[in-house]
Amino acid sequence: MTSILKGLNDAQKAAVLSGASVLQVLAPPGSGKTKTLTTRVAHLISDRQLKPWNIIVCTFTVKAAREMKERIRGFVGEGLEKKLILGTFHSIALRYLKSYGQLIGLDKDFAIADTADSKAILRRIVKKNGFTIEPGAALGRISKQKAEGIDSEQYICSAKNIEQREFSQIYSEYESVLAASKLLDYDDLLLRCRFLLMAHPQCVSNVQAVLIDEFQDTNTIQYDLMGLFAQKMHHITIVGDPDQSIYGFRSAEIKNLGRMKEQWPDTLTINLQENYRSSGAILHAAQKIIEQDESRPAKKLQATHSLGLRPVLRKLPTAYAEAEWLVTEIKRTQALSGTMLQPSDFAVLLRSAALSRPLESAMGKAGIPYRMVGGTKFFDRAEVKVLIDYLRVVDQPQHSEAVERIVNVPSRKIGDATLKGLQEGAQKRGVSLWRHIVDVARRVAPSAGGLSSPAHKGLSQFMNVILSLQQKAKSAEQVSVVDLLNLLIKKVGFQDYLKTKYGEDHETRWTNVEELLALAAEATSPEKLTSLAEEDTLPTIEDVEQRSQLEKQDILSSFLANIALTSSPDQKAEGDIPLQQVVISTIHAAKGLEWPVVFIPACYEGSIPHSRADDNDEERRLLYVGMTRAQALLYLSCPIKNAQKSETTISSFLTQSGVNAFFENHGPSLPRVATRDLSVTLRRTCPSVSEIAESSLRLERDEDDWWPLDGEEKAEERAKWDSASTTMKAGFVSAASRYTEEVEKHREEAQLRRIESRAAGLGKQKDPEVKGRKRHIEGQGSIAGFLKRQRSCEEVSQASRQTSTAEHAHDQGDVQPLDDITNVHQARQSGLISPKMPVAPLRKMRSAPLERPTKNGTSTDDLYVFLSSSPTRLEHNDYDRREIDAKTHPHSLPSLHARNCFKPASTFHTTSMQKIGQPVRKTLGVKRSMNGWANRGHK
DNA sequence: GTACCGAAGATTTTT
DNA sequence: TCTTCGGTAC
Repeated sequence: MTSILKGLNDAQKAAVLSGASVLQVLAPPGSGKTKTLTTRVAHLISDRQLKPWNIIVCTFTVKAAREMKERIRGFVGEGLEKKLILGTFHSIALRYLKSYGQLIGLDKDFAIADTADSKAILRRIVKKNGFTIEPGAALGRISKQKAEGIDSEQYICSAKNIEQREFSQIYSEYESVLAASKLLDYDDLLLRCRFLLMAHPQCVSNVQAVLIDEFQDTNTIQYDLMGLFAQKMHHITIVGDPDQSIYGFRSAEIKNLGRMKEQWPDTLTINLQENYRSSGAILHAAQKIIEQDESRPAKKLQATHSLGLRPVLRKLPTAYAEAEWLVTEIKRTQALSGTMLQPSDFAVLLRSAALSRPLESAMGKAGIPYRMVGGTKFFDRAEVKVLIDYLRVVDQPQHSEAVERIVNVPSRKIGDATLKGLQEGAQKRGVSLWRHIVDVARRVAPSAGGLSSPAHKGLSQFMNVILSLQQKAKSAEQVSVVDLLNLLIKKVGFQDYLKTKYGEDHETRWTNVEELLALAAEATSPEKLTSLAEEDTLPTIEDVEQRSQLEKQDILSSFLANIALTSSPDQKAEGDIPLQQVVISTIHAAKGLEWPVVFIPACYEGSIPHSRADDNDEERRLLYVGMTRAQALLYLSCPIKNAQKSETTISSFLTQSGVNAFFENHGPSLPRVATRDLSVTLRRTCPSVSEIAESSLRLERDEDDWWPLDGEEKAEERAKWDSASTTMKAGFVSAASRYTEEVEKHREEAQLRRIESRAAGLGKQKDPEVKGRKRHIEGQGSIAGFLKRQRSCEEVSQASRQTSTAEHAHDQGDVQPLDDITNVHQARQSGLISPKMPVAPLRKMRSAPLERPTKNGTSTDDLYVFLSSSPTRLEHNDYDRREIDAKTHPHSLPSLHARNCFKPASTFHTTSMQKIGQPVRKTLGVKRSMNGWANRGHK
């Protein structure tokens, strides 16, 4: 009993062990929400003897469901966790409908309409009636009605004005099209399930406990479902956080928390308050943002980590510069942390997926492996979607939307007019589009206005493809989705089609097809099917007839249903090599996750808060959710000009008074003390001085001082872009000219500082927006100083003592003229630097004043290198090298990865993403658009 | 009527 | 970058 409680704090323990029948756990970011919920499940099973198959656990995203399952498996052991009824609301609803749908007259062979289907249906309805509403908007509105439980007939009754009557017509026509195609849309899954459970409570008579994750995201129907699942025992546990409610657009009702208390007055509420994820400084900043919402009840959030480094709010000239800056910051922090940070420790979180473009090209160019989460879904890519649509038609020919999309792909001389004629003909005869096509092709039914002979031929071809696939699907002993796909690809000449349609790009497209094949193979492998059958099967309940699960021909339809409900395939590491990739994700998709370093770019009005959003508070919560994903380092940034080159205004959430005090205006210096602090926050081993030295070797600059702090374009940069000849990263110049530049710079800076320090007086903080030398970063030692100042209340560790030494030395260093710093040996002789101190070991020319020595340095004299002619190249091709090393020394991988990612951009000019990407599954979720940046210069 | 071409416009968030 | 639209050739 005690073993599962290990590592939980008192509040978490109370939540896990609570005997309350209805329990609310309010859990702010990083407070161990999932841990608490999973532990409670384990507790219910092992201590309270509940059977797993009588427990329902609901999540909102597939990812969360997966993670939950993983964690529970760790507790209750392999096998048992599969018996839980665990999944997203939608997938659980689907399970019930598949098993008991017949009780409410639902045919077994329904399929799920995805967004594309719904929009296509609506587009047709709108067009047919000559309405003007946008299909997407209509869908949103319908979804909203459905989420509130208002069906089309109810809506008609309440429709008052013309506009509403118009919409009610669209709504009801939409419903009848769905019915004719035997389709349920996402909302229908929930609605029908609610109907089923209301009418037939015996279906859930076995359920002893219901647990809901992210409860703040439930809509009305989901709330009802929760109650219905638990209608026998009323044993409900929810975890949630009103501050993280970001699905209002999906009709999530924060009010459900209150509603729950009303419905079950003895609801017990437990507040988790301790944050185990983020550093104090990050937490304070996030708190500052969320507190701008005045309607929100004050809430405590206790940091358990030290203060750490202050988050960054950085201004940059353009979205492209922002992307480049972001990449250099990744490289810089990675190097200065001595490879303690791996690519997978970084995440870039976006308000909208479309913002990823500049980032992807910058990362591609810099050779940073990345993975895009969200955005265009794998299954939504044109080439994949076509194949999926074929399968859907094979599985369910009534699916007219799918038929419509593929009937002329590849081109079969069936154009808009022919298609329209066919649709009308089908409607007139009251049969499905597919049925009509078959009859027309066989000349059983007349086609409207006759059919041109090429069109007729094309139609027959199409029919034959589908028919032969159907035949194969039915005849084969064991239906193999892979075989079906292969046959399909062959029959329609899909590879040739891709070649003609996409030209040079066709290889990438084909890789996606191969990916789909691999995916299908995996998803329908015998082992997977067995475990799927096990997981998807609901427990048998006496006296309730259950439809048999997963018959032979159901493999295809369950494969398709899974696709509709997951939208992106499993991301698994291949073998024992973990995915070492920077994650680019939408904030929404990042919910519940955490990373050591988080970037949130494009923090401007119109992006966050989004121009289309109608709830500003939700947008603020979104920013809050994004910020609280960060463990140790958090960067917000804002380009002064967005990707469309129009001026931006920095997000209103970040311009409120007092906010600035929580942010640094440039990336942190990373002296060793800071690195040590990071290692503590991340619970990792602090890298040694020599590790840092080695990893910093190829770093161009070790401070975030390349772009001016006010976001203005650099003068020389502008010039380069104007000439349009440079695609190379600015700053890549010969050692000689670089030297001159640096000398010049240091001279100016040193002089400026002397003047300023005289003018400003001792110790007084200077105005950061100094005119003139924009590039100069104010207060290089400020992080260290900040640490010292803020941590005084905390235990004074060795680290903070060092901080003060470092800071002290730094203050002196700031006014050192260049000559004193460049010639180390001289400085050393003069007694300024002790011979044992690791002054900038192994670094090239520095752009910033030298790091001051620390007392316990251990490096030797040979480590000093001040100017190297050019970035050192590795002897072998990196790719090969990595392959070899990965095989022979799997454990040395981290540093190798890091090294690979730290090569200067120049050596990557001829390297493509394929080479640096992951060994297998190269394309999954990774857009490989490498030319975005290159195109820029030619404009 | 269909295919193809170039130009112009649009791009929230998820199941 | 991807999609849609309008015009033109077959």
